[in-house]
Amino acid sequence: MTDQPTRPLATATPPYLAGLNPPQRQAVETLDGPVLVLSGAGTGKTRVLTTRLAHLLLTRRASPWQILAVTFTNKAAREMRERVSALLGTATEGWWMGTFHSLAARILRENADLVGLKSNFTILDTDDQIRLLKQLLAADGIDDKKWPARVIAGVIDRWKDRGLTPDKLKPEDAGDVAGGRMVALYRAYRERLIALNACDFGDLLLHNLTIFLTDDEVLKGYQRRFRYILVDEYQDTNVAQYQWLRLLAQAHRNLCCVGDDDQSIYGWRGAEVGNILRFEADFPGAAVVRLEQNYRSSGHILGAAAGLIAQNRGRLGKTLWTAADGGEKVRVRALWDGEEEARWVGEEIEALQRRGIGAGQVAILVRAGFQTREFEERFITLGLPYRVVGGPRFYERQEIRDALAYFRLVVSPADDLAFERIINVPRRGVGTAAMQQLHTTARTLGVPLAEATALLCGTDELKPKLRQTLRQLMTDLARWRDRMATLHHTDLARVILDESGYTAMWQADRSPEAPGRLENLKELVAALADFENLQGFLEHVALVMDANEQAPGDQVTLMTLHGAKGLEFDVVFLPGWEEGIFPSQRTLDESGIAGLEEERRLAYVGLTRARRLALVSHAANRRVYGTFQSTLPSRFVDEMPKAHLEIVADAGLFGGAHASTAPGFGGLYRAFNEMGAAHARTQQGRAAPRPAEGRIIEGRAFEVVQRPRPSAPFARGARVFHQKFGYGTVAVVEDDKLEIDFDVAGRKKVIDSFVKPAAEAR
DNA sequence: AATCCAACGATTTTT
DNA sequence: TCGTTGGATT
Repeated sequence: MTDQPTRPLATATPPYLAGLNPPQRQAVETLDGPVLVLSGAGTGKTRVLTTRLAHLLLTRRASPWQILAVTFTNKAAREMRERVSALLGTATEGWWMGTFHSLAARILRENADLVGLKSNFTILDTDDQIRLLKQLLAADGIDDKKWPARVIAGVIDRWKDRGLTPDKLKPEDAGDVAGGRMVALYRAYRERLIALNACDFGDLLLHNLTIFLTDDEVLKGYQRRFRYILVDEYQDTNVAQYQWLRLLAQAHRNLCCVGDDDQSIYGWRGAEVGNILRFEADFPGAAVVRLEQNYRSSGHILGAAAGLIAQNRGRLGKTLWTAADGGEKVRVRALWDGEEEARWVGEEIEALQRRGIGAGQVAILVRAGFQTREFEERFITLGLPYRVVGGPRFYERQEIRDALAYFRLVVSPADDLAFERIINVPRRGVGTAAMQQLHTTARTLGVPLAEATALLCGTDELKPKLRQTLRQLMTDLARWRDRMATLHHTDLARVILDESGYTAMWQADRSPEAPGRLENLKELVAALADFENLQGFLEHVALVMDANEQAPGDQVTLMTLHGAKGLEFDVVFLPGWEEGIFPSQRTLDESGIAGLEEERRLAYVGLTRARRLALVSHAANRRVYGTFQSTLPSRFVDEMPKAHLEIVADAGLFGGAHASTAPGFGGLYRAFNEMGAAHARTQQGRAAPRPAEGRIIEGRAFEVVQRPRPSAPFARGARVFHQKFGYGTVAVVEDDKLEIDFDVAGRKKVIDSFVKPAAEAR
């Protein structure tokens, strides 16, 4: 930083640069040659990105259409668009700004013929992909029990992530997957996609690479066009994306990549941290700018996060700092079980509200989706408003995909996948047998399914009733197609959904979700208005249709750690920090050290989402798939420097005296771990003992000093439930030991902690 | 073709 | 534990 020449002040600093700190400014103003901007969490990355784009334009280095700005998500692309146009005061028309996939699709539409596609190719989503693979597996006689289509799809996706086309693979590259026929299957799958004039997501990039590598003129054209390239979240790029960028940038090398190796959390879906780690080697002479001043979190939060991430090897290394003061320490709380954890989180949120921190400022970030449930249940009881972010996206919903299939079939009669999807929705009496017949005919004649169906309707090969309904559908399709020319496409969409009987199907449906589905269909039709025609809509829908995110009102946000990347909240709860859950055992098993480091980065992402307060918690007993297991605190708890932590041990597992007199909390945690391990061995698969008043569990460290239950839990005659023995009636009470007459199992002696009051058991 | 039960198996997610 | 899925049954 010191060797940076003082800038001559010949011209006044433009106002849009004035508010930047020196490294930010360097990241904005280093326009030529490769630049890597290492932007730590909360260091103003988006601001740098957008200012850089504006700067390129305002210094007349490039016109909008000469700049390629790439993001991963539509949300990020939209945000970039909005902020650039706000900065410039003009709409961002003509900009090549979008996701890898949407930009690649755009390029592919311009050159589709070079890879055997037509420019109106359809983009298949995961659902279509799986269904197609199922067909291929069946045709190949591969047992889809042993090799489920989604596993096969996963293998193909990972190959595509790495830029591997079938010709780059040897048959043995897949080991015994699909009985050694995996590569052949991959080849067949790609051929089938071409025949269907379709692409899956991975193909968009892969076809681009093929075009760039086989047609030098086309590549040179794009290289000339995109004089400046900007990439967001570079740590998330996969090999194919890296190759794509490198090919586009290799002539002028004006490539600016922004990212944070410490926030790389998508390795499992093909992202290569190596891309960002290798940047300087890949692009010799690259300028590397570190954004290290954090504007988001208080000192203790940053200190805890920094100490944690410092445990990782193989990082480029950044030292986040803040001008803000320490603020509140990261609170670490041990709890008995998940239920108590949820109760505690609820209480804390209510306490925060009394301090004036609204629910909308609070997030609970979990490792996996299922962990939200306990919190939801608790919040419902409390009447605490919350929202769960994640879950099925708008365009993934059944009714939306059905409707889209109708539109697709109207626009492209040869779309077999769309045909198969809607041929019997609503029910038209087309079962497996009829479908078989249609397939056979289509294959023999070498025509699409819709055409084969129309032909069959003209013969007497179909049962009269079936022929009638199919003929009806075929004439309907033809009529809708005709009306494309005259009718406005939103009206046409409505007509299609009504006349096909699709709307009626949901109107007749009595299930509780039916009204919502009709509502979604309305929304879909409304969304059509933003496009010129049905075709234009379909071309974009697969790539850019977002979930209809409800405005985050004054609700607690529940989401996964992955989902939280890029967001921030005043207060962040990080529950479930237990070995096996976080870090996830499965990741550890599958990916070893690399997996552990990615989990650690995930913890880092979680902590750095918090502006004012982060609260980490772990439970000693966790219900996993129905059975309670004793759990150990996550190693990540130990890895946070104690100076930044406040161990809250007043209630629950640790007597206050222990926590305060213990030489160091790490020591206590280790002791806890060892005892917990012993505990785990004895508790496997049994019901969790509930903490009862003053009871001692496995040694003094676990003395329970608080949370006495309001009244003695079990009296003679009480109805209780036992995990193993079922329902029963308490016959004898002696301290913590009970004798219970079980309805089925007879009289047994049990420890009171193994039974629940019957009412609570449901 | 619809419905019912047993078996299964269960991260993280975008496009 | 619980939701999904596929086979079997009607």
